[in-house]
Amino acid sequence: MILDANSHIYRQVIDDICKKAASGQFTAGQKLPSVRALADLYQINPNTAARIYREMEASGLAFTRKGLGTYLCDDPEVFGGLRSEMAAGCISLFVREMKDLGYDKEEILELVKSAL
Amino acid sequence: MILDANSHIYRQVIDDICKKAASGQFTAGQKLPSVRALADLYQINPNTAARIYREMEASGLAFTRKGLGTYLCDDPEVFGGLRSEMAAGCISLFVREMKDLGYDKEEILELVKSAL
Amino acid sequence: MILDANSHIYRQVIDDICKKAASGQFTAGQKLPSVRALADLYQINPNTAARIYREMEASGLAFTRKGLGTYLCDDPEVFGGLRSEMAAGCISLFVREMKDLGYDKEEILELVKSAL
Amino acid sequence: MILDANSHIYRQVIDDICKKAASGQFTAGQKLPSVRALADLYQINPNTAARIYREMEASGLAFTRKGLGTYLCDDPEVFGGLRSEMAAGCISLFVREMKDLGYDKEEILELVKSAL
DNA sequence: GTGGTCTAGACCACT
DNA sequence: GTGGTCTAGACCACC
Repeated sequence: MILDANSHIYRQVIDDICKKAASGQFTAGQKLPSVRALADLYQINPNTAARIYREMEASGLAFTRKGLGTYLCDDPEVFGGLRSEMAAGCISLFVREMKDLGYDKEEILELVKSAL
Repeated sequence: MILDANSHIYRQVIDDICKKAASGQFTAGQKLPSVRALADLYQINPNTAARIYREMEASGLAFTRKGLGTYLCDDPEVFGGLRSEMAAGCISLFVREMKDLGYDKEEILELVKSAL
Repeated sequence: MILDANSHIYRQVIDDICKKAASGQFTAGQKLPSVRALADLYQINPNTAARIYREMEASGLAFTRKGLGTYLCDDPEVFGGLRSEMAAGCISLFVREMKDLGYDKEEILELVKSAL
Repeated sequence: MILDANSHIYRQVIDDICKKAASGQFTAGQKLPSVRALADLYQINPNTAARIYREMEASGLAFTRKGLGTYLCDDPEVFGGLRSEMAAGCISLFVREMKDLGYDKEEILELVKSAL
């Protein structure tokens, strides 16, 4: 089992925003929700929301225009490989968990089929 | 999106122990590892390991025999439906995430197949 | 006149720590005050103190050992040119301000002499 | 070290205006730039410029004639000792900082000379 | 004891 | 309206 010490709120929200960018719900350069709207959207503290944008800016995922708002990075490259990368992580986690619970390949496939 | 406020280390370990009980690796009433062994097993701090048993005891999942150790709850009922329940949660989370990333049913099945 | 939008508390304290490192009061790799001690020392909020170390770590000036404390960067290079650099900034700011107040070279020199 | 909690933009501009009054660039009772001109002069937001005059009026440094503009306080006393006072502050700050950086009297004098 | 995160709410500067 | 900083105090994990 892998303990995830990085599963803090601000990390989870950043991941979610990345997911939205990867899936095309957000497009490169687009305006993100305001700090206060983000806080409302995820039911978190405005301060935590501000930190999310600060970290995204620090890591080049977003940029900020004072008084205007925070925007997703302009460069489409940045979000390019993100989708398949996130999917791969999703799948490997899922398969590992199911095997830990004692399900074999056929059962897993069957259960996924019936869930779709 | 659902923020996982329960993603602390000690919660993750409790979940993992439940998973082991659900999958039959642990059986009702069996002795659990000592606090030290648990700390060693998950590479966590002994303080945190101690807290894990404290919480499990408080929520009725385990009980302690002074000087002997901590044991999983005797009642098989408690861990009865756990396996399929956890699997269902696993699957629905996985499917939701993949759909959020924009994959359709065929793609998901294909990707799971190739991952197995 | 130059407006300094960066003169926030956390910036001022970082500068002060750099000054201490530059002047040899702090040496490369040494332990810094704990977050709480720093808060006490500068009469600031522990949260702000934590941010100071977070920023210093992000910019490579310090590193952190969980449960042990925060330490100045090991590399003496980092604090090498800092002293003369900070002195130059100090002097040019001082001279500019004095000239703005209408003092000429001789007066400035005389005033500095009598202040020493 | 003394943290400068007064380092907001509007405080910095007020200080600069005082410096101009102290150095004789502004004289007691003279008309100050309009809010718009002030914003333009310091490259700040008009809201911030308006606040500057509001604060100066509140602290007796200036007064406003409706429809005419804002004027420096009439009383020459107010700006009397300001020049030498500000110079003294400037110098003592500079000397302290240089000494903190580990420079001795001769070095400081030498550096000031070469900067002039 | 150590640092890190989160919440709550206030003030500042900019559009 | 926008983001940014600061204060206050709580909880978590690690040594």
